[in-house]
Amino acid sequence: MPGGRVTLQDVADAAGLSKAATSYALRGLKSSETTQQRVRAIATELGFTANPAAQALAGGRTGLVAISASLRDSWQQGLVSMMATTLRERGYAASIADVDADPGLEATFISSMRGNVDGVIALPTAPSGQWWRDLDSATAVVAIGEPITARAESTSVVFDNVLGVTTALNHLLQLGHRSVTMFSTTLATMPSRAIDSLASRTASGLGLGLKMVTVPPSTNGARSVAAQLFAQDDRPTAAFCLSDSIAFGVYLAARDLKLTVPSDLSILGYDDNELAKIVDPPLSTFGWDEDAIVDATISALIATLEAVPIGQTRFSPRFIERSSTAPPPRAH
Amino acid sequence: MPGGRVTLQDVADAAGLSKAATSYALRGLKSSETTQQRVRAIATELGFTANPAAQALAGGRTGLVAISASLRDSWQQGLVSMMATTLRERGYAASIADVDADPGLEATFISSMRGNVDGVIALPTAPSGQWWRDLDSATAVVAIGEPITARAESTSVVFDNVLGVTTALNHLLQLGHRSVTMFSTTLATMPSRAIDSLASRTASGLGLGLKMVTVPPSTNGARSVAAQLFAQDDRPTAAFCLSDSIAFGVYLAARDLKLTVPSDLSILGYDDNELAKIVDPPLSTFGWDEDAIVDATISALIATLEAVPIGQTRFSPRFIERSSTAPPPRAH
DNA sequence: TGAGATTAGTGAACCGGTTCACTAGATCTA
DNA sequence: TAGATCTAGTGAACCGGTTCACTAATCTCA
Repeated sequence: MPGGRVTLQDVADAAGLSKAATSYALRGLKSSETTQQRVRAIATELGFTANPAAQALAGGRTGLVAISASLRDSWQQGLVSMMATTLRERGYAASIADVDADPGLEATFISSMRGNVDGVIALPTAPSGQWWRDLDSATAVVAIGEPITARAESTSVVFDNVLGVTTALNHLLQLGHRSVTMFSTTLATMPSRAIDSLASRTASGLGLGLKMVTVPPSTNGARSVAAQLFAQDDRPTAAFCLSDSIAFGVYLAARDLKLTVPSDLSILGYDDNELAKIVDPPLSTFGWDEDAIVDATISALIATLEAVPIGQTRFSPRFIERSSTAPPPRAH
Repeated sequence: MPGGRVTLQDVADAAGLSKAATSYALRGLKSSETTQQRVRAIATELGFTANPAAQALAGGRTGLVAISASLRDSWQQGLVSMMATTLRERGYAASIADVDADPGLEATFISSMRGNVDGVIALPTAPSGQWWRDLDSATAVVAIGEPITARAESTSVVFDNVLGVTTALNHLLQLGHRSVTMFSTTLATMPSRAIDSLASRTASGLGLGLKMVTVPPSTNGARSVAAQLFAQDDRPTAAFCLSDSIAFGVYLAARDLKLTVPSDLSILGYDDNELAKIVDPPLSTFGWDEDAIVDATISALIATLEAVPIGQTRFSPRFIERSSTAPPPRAH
């Protein structure tokens, strides 16, 4: 409700100092303890808050971090909101863009940010993306999920999806499954293209019949594709879904076809959605330590901002066994 | 990769104009068509993008809109990401804060924004909140879900929860239910306190035995409270949950106690979560036209920014009947 | 045709901070 | 005690746009 905004000059006047001295004092630079305390007291009393635009213009830093993600994916959504909170606690504001798994949008957004933010955190849409190409080298960049290899000064937080996939396939194999379909989508934590060759190599190494299917990134999309697939004669005995929402679609498809989970069909998810334990039967899936991931990401970003790039941090999923897998039905 | 940033001065030099003329031309002011096109062409060729900090400082507008919401609620989360996208299309960046249903956080965040953003969109945590008190009258404010009454120049997008509640209670009544428990939480679309008196009045008008229960805002929290409640002798024949995630918790509680939905217990949700149709049996709930809500919100905000406040827009939920309600079991 | 209105364009001031080059005084050191 | 070093503080320039007051040229219409 107070009329005009309180500026640094007002504080300086009240303190009987120059603008410069006041600025230094507020930041704990070039001034005695007593002065600093006095100036701070006056500033709070007057209700002074620095104008971020002026700070950005003069200081060359914006205090803004851009986050690019696909919020339709609930796992990413959760991560993003945690990161926004953590950033705020550390004195940064987050500008979040929903790029909706579209590499074009991602590139547009990120390049529109060049020079306007201190840092960029991206949950890349595609492993091959070159989205960081346009960025100033002054901008700190952290990629989550896919390493940036071509940019020496950058930092990545990578997920050990290889471990996840091999664990999943091994689990199914040991239950006796020999015919597995893997459902992936562009919106999953683990982009399909990255994982294809790996999975098929692993599978053939294990003597497992593996089919790969890409589905639309919605539960209903997955449902219809899966239903069509399961209606055929050679339907698999197990489905490994690269995100839990896909898995939910597969549950629906199974219900549509009157297949019982897990006795007729085993289902495995990925990312441990809040609802994974709620569906019937509770879904076995893979979970992450989101707190640690967020913490590592923000720490890496801030380290990079301070010109101490941190390199790579790696996280592994842990298998959460519930009740959606079982041995395959006896041969038909 | 290009070295320094391209400034307005560079464009002006290339065009043989003054900085002022260039600035006007780029914004389509005070200049001929031909000049405008020429300057724009040069600007794009040089890769010029205005420095937002400088624009904010000089122009008095920041191009930034703050959004305060509780992202743990998936319905709010969806709304927020849609709003962020729409804002971006309209030339604004969104700064999102997760206030996690905490009125204190909400107040802190919003007052920290004073003078630094052009507008604020809030999904208020509490109907009684005075969060907008600290804001400049120059800041455009749109409240979603709860009207701001004390601020003449502000705009609200309100939800007709009265209609939702009466529809729900009527539906249960007509099925024959006489004993209903209503589960609410601070994180629901419809804050509990606002609805309490209304609901009980409605219920008693209808001759319905209504009990109100407040549960923690997580599926698991709802589960344990509900399980305890249902274990008692006088358990209700129907549960009306003010958010779908609560309803999922009630499903779990029912399963824990070997109650069949809907024959032993009818369940009604609110907000039409993506998974409402996936649980078994599919959950009857209330849905909103999110696109229209987002559109109305952003339009209202932009109108307010242009000093044409729009007043109130009201949205009504639509009842989506699926299979989670049925007549109550015959008297025990 | 000539006074008044419009239009295109100019230079300088300004927004609110940060930083640089510099100074006066206090402290240290040989 | 003289000179070097350190500290707290100063004024001015600067970041990169926008806006204001003003000029010169063109247009309008009695």
